[in-house]
Amino acid sequence: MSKALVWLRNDLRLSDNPALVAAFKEADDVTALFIFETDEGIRAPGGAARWWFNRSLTDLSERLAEIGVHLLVEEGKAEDVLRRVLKDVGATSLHWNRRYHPAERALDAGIKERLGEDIAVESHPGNVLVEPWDIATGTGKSYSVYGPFWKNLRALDIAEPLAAPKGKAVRHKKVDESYREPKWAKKLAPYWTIGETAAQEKLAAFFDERLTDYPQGRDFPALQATSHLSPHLRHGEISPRQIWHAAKAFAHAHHAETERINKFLSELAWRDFNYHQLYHRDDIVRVAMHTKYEGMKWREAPEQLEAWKRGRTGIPMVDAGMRELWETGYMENRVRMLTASFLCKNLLIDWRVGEEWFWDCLCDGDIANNPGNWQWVAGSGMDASPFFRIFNPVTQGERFDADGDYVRRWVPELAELPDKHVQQPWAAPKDVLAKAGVKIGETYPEPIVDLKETRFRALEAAKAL
DNA sequence: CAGCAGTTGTC
DNA sequence: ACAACTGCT
Repeated sequence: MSKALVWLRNDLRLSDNPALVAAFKEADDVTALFIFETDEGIRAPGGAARWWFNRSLTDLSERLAEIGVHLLVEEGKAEDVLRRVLKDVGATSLHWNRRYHPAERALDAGIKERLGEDIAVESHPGNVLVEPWDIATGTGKSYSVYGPFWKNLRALDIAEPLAAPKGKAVRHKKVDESYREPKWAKKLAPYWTIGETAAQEKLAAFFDERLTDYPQGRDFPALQATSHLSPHLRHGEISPRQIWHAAKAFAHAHHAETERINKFLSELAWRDFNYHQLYHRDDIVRVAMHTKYEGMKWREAPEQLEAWKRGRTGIPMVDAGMRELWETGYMENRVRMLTASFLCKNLLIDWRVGEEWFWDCLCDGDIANNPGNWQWVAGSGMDASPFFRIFNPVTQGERFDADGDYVRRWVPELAELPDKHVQQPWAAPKDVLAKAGVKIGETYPEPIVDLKETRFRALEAAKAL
């Protein structure tokens, strides 16, 4: 009886899981393994993601048992754990779906080479729409501009998702949840339903209920018009190909929605674009893609950084976003841009510092998207926003949260202020503040920086590059 | 080689 | 205007 092992990483699903399908094709007995990796250079998931992993693995182990697969959860150096489990299980083949960070690729390649001397080791494509080396410019180079990348990608035949394998149920063994998750992450629970089934339901609900508002609504954080699929994607509870083909099918059935679907898919393609950069550039988590940004004179400002993290900057939109992040493990794109811009430009703090905070707090903290988007905001990314494009969080608030619903939801101490003043309470007349029960500097902080001055300072710093 | 386009802004 | 780029076909 042949036995196969599937090493799961960011692909916690039964359907459209090429590694799982390959293992079923080749063996009568399949075991799955998740490793909380301690290898040097492998970026450990952030706190919120660890919390998510724990719950997702619990769900996954029950579902895998239904098709005859035991899920083991271990902690340690990947190769050590794999060798031990392969021996315990008696597996003669090993399968995984590829990952793309330089350190991950190096580790996986080494394991493949060494274990491959004794058993069959096979890697599969399953976590991006197109493998990063399968899409290139006319001259065979990797893309650094999103537009042409998208133009090329959208015309490709994206592989159809695979069905979940079928098997005879085995008794479910409870997952070992011994690996760490931070205490604070418990508070995320009310906001999320975790697992493959929930992800599929959320996708369907997005098309049915939110798509109409999506292209414009995605900029208005109070509307919650986005799909909120990102944490599911990050853990692979749903695959990008599944999203792609479900969206195509929906557009086929509802022709009037084609344009909105295409907008949605172009956002999904940004994920592939970021993976394209992750694969082709130096470590985008640590290294500015436009290397001149390595010369930027970033400030050290621990108190201001702390105020940013805690949502105590005195700028309502920034504080609302940072508090939503801390409370729910999520922010919508517009708010991510404006809070990130505030850190990199108004506070002139290194994007890596902000990236790390998001990495820890976001349920969707993704190895390509998070650094890719931070670099985009900072100006150092491929196809990034020019550095002089500096968000004004007050203007952004007035444009995208005009009636202050979003600010009121997350900064309740400003809830009683009239719409007109909720985005810049420090400028409100005294009697208005008194009536709303707001005391600047007491019930709500004074702005920690002057937006105009710090905008100018950022422009000067960029000119010096 | 020429032409064209380029996510998200602000004053 | 910022600042006239560059990437891509």
